[in-house]
Amino acid sequence: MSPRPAATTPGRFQPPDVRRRQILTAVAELLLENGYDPLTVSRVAERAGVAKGTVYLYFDSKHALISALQAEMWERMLADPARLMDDPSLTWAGRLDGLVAAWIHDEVRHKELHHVLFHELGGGFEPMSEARELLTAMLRGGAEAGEFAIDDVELTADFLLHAYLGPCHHAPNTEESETKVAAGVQALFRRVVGASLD
Amino acid sequence: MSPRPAATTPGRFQPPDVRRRQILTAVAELLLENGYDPLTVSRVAERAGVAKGTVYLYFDSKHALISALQAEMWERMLADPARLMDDPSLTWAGRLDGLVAAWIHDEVRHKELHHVLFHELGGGFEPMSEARELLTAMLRGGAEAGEFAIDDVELTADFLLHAYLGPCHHAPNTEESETKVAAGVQALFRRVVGASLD
Amino acid sequence: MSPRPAATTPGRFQPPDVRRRQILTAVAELLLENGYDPLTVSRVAERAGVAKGTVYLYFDSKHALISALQAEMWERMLADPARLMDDPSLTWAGRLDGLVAAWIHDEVRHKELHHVLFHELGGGFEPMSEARELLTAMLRGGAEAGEFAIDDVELTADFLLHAYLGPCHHAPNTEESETKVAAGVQALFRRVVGASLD
Amino acid sequence: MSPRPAATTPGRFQPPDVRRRQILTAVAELLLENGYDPLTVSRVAERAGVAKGTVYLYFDSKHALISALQAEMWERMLADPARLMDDPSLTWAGRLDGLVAAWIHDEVRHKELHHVLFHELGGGFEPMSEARELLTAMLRGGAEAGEFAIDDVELTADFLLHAYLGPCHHAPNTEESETKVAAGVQALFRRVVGASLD
DNA sequence: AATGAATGAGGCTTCATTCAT
DNA sequence: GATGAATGAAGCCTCATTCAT
Repeated sequence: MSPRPAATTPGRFQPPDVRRRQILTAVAELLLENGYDPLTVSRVAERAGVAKGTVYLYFDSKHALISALQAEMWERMLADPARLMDDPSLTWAGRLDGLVAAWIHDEVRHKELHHVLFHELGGGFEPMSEARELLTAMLRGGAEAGEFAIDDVELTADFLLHAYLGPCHHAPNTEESETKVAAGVQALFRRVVGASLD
Repeated sequence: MSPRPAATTPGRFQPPDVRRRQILTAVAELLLENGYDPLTVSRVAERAGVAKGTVYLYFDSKHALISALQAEMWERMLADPARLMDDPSLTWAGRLDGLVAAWIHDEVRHKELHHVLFHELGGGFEPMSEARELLTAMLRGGAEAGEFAIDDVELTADFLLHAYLGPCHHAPNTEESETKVAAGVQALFRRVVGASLD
Repeated sequence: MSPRPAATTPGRFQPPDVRRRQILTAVAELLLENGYDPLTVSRVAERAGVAKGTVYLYFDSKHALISALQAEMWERMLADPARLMDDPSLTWAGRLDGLVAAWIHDEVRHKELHHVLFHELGGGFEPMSEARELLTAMLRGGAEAGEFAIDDVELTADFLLHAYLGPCHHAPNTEESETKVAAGVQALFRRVVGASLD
Repeated sequence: MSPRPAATTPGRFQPPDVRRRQILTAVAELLLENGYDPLTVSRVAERAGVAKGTVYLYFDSKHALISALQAEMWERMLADPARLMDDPSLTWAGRLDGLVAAWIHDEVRHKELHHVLFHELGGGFEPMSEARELLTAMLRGGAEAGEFAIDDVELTADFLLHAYLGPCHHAPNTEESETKVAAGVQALFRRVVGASLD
């Protein structure tokens, strides 16, 4: 009687990675729109265009949705910058500039999502120590090479690890503002590490 | 003024301000112990030693409990440091040092609660602009007085407003560590603002 | 606009034991009508005339509802018959008759509920060993007094503990049929324990 | 008749009866291991080594799986014992002994599965009336032949139909304990039916 | 014949809030 | 002012069943 949904209902039987992405995208969108509290699996499913049960085919629990997004963010923040350490053409200050540029690039684009994922939500902070290690390694390298003048590497790393976030908060998501913020923050980083002026 | 009536049944018929404090203390304790998620009005009432309904006599909603705590924290962070601006015996660098010392004092002691109140929980950030204004005023004052060399006051303020939090996170809640962190952060602040060495 | 429920909504603010009973009665009714599978906390609440949440004020979980009913049934089955052991005016055969009468009385009245509670549902069988102990004590007492001739007390107890249930299943819930079944089962019990004829 | 085709991929493209058996065996195993509640069609399929949809090719619903197992059990319990009625070399007491031996053999071996199938799960009891008829016929035959002294055949049949289950519950699944239980129960059955001593 | 991704109804439980006492 | 029993909306998750391939 009532017509069945057409055999080619858009989106049925997507490859697994496509479904996964649909769902994670839905989660990210909803987090950005409303924050964590009103996030429900029902709404995620609706936004992703799948049934509630389908979400659970791809993720073990609501929490797993968040964890997956967090993992992706850290991946983005750590993969590229880590290569800076191996580039012999760069000075230590150049590496630090590169790190700042990369992080600010990410943060300006995803600041609201970052905020929800790493502040509004607990947990998932283990990989932050990886970011801290990367920065620490850079500071120590520059100090040992005589490029930087740092009293306390650990404290300075903690300081910088938070500092760059501030200027990103008010920056609109445009290339121009990103460039401006990056330049400003790079300069401040250099001051903090006592980089010899160039 | 009027002597408080001796409490016959301990805790029953407390004056309003005492009840309010009991309840907020209970909220803070529970937030510190378990974070926001398991916080329920029932548990708050139980910890405060009052009935659930009583909580609603003093606060409009669960959210109002959080807001009240947030307000108190900002009050603590802003009241004393604001006086630094009016102390004529201080240099601008001295004022900045004082601000750092006060904020770190607060943060080291209450970092877990701060984390829950301002990160795990959204909202309540409006008063942060007050802190930002205070810091901005200090930077501008120092710059105009020739003590500081700052390119972009706004950006630098945002930078510093976040930076000092990092070193607090790993600092144990002892006077010794607080002193050490404060000294380190004050030094970094001076570098950032380009304070003339003393 | 819409009229509030009258202040004297029937049943609001019942004493705790009354509420408890309302809820357990609802559970028993629903179990009898439909068995365990379609039993839902929603339906229990509806039948009891309370809100779903109220059920959880009195019972920790759905399972606790069942356990409470089971406990009541065992209480009924064990409390009175235990007194038979202490009545010096009875022969051992008389005690056995009394036990059969009591259990059949219970079973005829509650056979459907018993079935659901003790068969359709697992668990809650620990108190059955109490019933077994009572029966075993009776058999051993009669045997030692020379009234019964029993080869294997344990096996005979297990045998009888199940046997009496069979005739109850087809018996309608009337006093007449109960009397008839009881008489028949008592006679069979006496045969099984080899009671000397009277 | 025709030789089965060698299975190239083990388990794929099995003849229908083999598939059916694989699935029912999986159901029985899972019921024994965990009882009914955690039984899901997914787990059945997994255990049977087929896809979920395949289960539905052989059985209409989850319930049909249970019914099929129940039918098999009744088949086992009724087929062989029915032949006892036609064996002219047996006395009625001998036939009753044979019935007890057969049922206890089955029950000791499968008591857990029986419990799940006939108690934890409702329904499927219609064939029990067949068992009841067989037993009733035996009692009536013995009574008419003057071997048994029974007051109420129906009631006695119901009594015995449940009685033999009790002693099986604690019996370990060994030949020795089965023999012992069978002997004990046979003796009690004879008492109940008032069999003339041999 | 076989697969397994997808569905969606429905279950249990929690908890902010109300209100009669 | 204080209480706490009662409410009921809403959330997370499971699983029998379907159907395009």
